[in-house]
Amino acid sequence: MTKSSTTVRQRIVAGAADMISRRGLNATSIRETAKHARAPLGSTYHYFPEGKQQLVTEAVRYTGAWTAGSLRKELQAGPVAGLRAFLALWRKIVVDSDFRAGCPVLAVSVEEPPTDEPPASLLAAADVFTEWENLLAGSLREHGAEPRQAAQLATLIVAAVEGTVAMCRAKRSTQPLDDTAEQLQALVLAAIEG
Amino acid sequence: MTKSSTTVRQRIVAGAADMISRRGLNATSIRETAKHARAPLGSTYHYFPEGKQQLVTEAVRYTGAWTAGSLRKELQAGPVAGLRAFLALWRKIVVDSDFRAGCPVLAVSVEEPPTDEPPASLLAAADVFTEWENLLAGSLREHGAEPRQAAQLATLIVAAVEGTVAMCRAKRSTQPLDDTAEQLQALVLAAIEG
DNA sequence: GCTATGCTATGACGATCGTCATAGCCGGTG
DNA sequence: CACCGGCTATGACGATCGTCATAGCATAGC
Repeated sequence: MTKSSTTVRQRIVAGAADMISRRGLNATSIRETAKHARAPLGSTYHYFPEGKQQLVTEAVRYTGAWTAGSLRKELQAGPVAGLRAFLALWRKIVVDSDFRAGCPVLAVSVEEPPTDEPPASLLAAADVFTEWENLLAGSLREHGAEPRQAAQLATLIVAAVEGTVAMCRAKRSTQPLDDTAEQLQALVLAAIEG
Repeated sequence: MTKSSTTVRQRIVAGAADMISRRGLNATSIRETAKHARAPLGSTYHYFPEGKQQLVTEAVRYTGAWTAGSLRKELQAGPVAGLRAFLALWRKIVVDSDFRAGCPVLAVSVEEPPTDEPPASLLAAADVFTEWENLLAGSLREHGAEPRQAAQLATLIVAAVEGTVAMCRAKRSTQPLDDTAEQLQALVLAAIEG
């Protein structure tokens, strides 16, 4: 495995995550992800032998890990700073894309395959959500929040942000994000002071 | 227009909303919506001459109106009762479908078409979200909440519920919904008492 | 220089998609 | 009874999908 091949692989994964965040899972084709990464179609099945399912799963995990890393770093300055960074991160994605992009993890979560068992990509999405919640809940506990309150508030934050990003896209406005930002910030402040 | 034809039309719209809430927008084909409603494929383009776009838009509005009607009724018993009914409504959909169904309005909001201008279905989704927010905000104001606080909290509620439903699907658990329910209920109580 | 290995290039397969055209049925009107 | 308009039935169209097979290239080790 040469160094450039690793780059091509990462470009495909990152591009797939971006395309899924814009058009959704089913409207993102293997052909277009390859074209977007300037890679031949055949290479896709060289790097991802298990096909689209594998690529989607890696795209979800890639987004999850990248966001978790940013969140972990910003949480070092406290829960409020972490929340603000988390909100700013998604706000930038929505604004920079002119309300065309959202969260690929959410997109994967709302499109179910016809199979009975949940696919690997959906399990990855659940793991990503849980990881984000755990980071937030841990920081809240470290700053004095009750464990139960910390866990519930962390879930509310992740859910609200995901939902708000989708609402911003539909409304073509950042107003929902600004509204929930203010509400969530007050909540976090109350939780770590009570 | 006979009476039975209206019923067929409504069956197609309601079925499309259900399928979109499960598989997403792009994985819901006109053929399968027709089959699901036991209607011939040709009839679909008789009832919806503008094609899939029209059917999807009507499915979004159908879900929005149905939910708004339920919400309006339950809000007569106050904001807390309305919130609980709103949460119970989505909880029932998630549980009854064995974590396979979610909100079709959210599904439409996260799948963008390749066109420049937002399609009618996305505008309908934005209207639905706004309608739900207005209902909640109005009830909050009537019970003593500050107008600004009422509007922000209403946005948070809608966004959190939409996000939480998606998280419940991914995690195959109602835990997120129960967590946010408790948090939101406390918030509403504080808003109408402060 | 030769060969093995990793990646590219190309094209095909069956399936399904949205859309549309056209012909037939069927009940109510005159 | 004839007729006509709403609805059904059927089949086709071009396009695109995921997937795969195979042949070509290029580079690194011997």
